[in-house]
Parts: sequence; C-alpha cells; structure tokens
Amino acid sequence: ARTYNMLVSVCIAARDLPMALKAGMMLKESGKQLDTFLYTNLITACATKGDADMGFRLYEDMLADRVATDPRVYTALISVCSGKIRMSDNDSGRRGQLVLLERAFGVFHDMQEVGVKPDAAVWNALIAAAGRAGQLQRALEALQDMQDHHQKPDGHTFASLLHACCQAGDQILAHKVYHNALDAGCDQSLMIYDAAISSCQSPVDLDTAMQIYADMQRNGVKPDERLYSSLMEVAGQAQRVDLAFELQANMLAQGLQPSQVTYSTLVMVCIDNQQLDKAGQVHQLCIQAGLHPDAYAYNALINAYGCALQFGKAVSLVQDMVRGGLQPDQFTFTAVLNACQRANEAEVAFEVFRLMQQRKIIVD
RNA sequence: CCCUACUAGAGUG
Repeated sequence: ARTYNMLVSVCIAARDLPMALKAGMMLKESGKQLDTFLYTNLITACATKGDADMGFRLYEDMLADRVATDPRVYTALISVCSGKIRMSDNDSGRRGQLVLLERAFGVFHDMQEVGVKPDAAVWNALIAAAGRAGQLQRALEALQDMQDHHQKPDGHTFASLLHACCQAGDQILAHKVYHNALDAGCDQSLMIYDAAISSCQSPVDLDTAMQIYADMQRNGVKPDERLYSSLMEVAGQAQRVDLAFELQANMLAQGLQPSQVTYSTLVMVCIDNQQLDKAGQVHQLCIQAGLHPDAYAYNALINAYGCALQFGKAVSLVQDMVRGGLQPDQFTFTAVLNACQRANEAEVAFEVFRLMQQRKIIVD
C-alpha cells in the first residue's frame, strides 16, 4: 500500500490526475483496500485540479469502503472546494464561489457530526477558501472560531488571512495581520513574508514591501524563488524595472534557480513599463533555460507586440507557442485580432476569424 | 519529532 501511495504522489507531482486515479483503481482491482493515505492523496489531486465532483466522489467511496477518516481527509475536502473557487473566478463567477464556500463549511460541519475533531489545518483551509471567495469577514469569523477552540494560529493561518485581505483590497488590515503574525511567533514562516509582500501590490507600496523583505532577512528566513517574484512584481508596479532585475540577481547569488514564474514575472514587469525589447529578451532566456513559458506568458507578450504595432513579432510568437505544444486560446486570438486591426492586416484577420470559428472559440 | 497523505502563494484580451 505504501508503494502505491508513493506512486500516486508521483502522479500528483506530475499533475497527472487521471494517472493517479488509475493507480488507485489498479490497487482496488487487485482486491486491496485503499487506505486513508491513498484516499487523502487522491482527493488532494482533485483539489489542485479544481475537480470538486471527483473529490467528493472519492470521499463517498471512502465511506462506502468504511475507511477511517481523519482531519486530513476533511482538510483535503475543504481544499477541493477551495481549489474550485480558485478555478472559477474566470467563468462561473461570484455566485458559484459562494456556493462552494458553503460546501466547504458543510464539510466542516459534517466532520464534527461524525466525531472528528478539527485541527489547525482544517481552519486554515476554511480561512483560505473564504479568502479566495473574497469573503474576508467569513475568514475572520473562522479565525475567531479557531481561537475559541483553542487552536493557535500558525504561519498558514496568517498567510491565508493576508491573502484574504488582498483579495478584499484591505491593505491596512493586511499590515496589521502581518504584525500580528510576527507577534504571534510566526517570524520563521516564509509564507507570511510572501503574503505580506503581495499585499503591497495595490495600492503599490514598494517601501513597505522592501521593509518586509528586510524583516525576513533579519529574522534569518531564507527566501524562495516565489518570494522574489512577489517582490519583483511590486518593484515593477513601482516602475522600478532596475530593482526587479537587481532582485533577480540577488536571487541567483543566493543559489536559487529562476523558474518559469520568475521569468513570466519579469516579462510582465518589462511589458508594464514599456520595455518590450527587454521583455522579448527575457522570454528568450526562459526558453533557453529549458523552461517552457505558458499560455499566459505568450498571450501577454503577443498582445504587447500587437499594441506596439510589431505585427511580425506577434505572429512569430503564436508560431512559437504552437511549436511549444500550447493551444492558442481566446486570449491569444483576441490579441492577434487586435494586432491585425492596428496593423491593417485585414487578410490575416479574416484567416484568424475563420480559425476561431473552426475551433469554436468564442470571444465576448 | 521525522518518516507515504491535508492547509498559503503571481501573471494574459
């Protein structure tokens, strides 16, 4: 069973939910019971993909098989709701998110019904779900409830609260939460620094972000590559492209490898500051580093080239994108059409439009 | 306390 659990972990790390489920099925068909570990693992895979239906189906299977449940299973289930809330901010909108949030609280209720005691992670997951749904008040209530049950808020708690503040646009509260986190002894938690820096994005507050960076270093916490991305983003918003690259240099000096996120962040910083050539260079560096830019990165760059009347570059990026195994999506097509319009490329626009119809891509 | 499972984390029209 342990071997299978590890196999499933590998599938999950590779973001291959179908393969993970297949591994689970294989085990089941060989007459073995799936254990709590494996179910939790599988449910978590659903959470990261935002597949709530599958997540709850697995939970039902688990009950049917009379496998013991524990707080981790319920945390994973709450996180299934939370994951779908994150996925659905594009399409289904606010109402769907609130329904999912209620479902998360429903899980919380159910677990207590069956006599499983919530632990800190359960409340943390609830706070995160509420934050993602933009319900800061709800997140604060969950925090209160957590404290009423004598659970100590930890780094996860404060980081989730900080993100909830960001989502709700409450920067003032975010700063208070950050200081509460430090006072509560979470000064060794990298997450709180990252979340606190992210809260300096709107309105842009580079000074505070850099202070948090300094706090972190003073407290002897080693940053990761994501924290640097958060900082670089704030630098870019403060029109400090120079600082963004300086931070990247710091990062390299600390032996951290830039990731696709690092490069995308830098590309966006350049685009937002009208440094399109530099953006293109960073994009190339990303490819050279063997990291594949995703559709977001391509679309942003294609759009920027289109706006800058660099039609040829926009088109060649679309080609690169396809060669890189990515499907142009509605954002890509919109960007290309926009580029055509600006460059008076009626013929190409017509072609593109036909392709969109073929692929049934709908724009507004 | 750690071993195989849960909880935070960006960006595109």
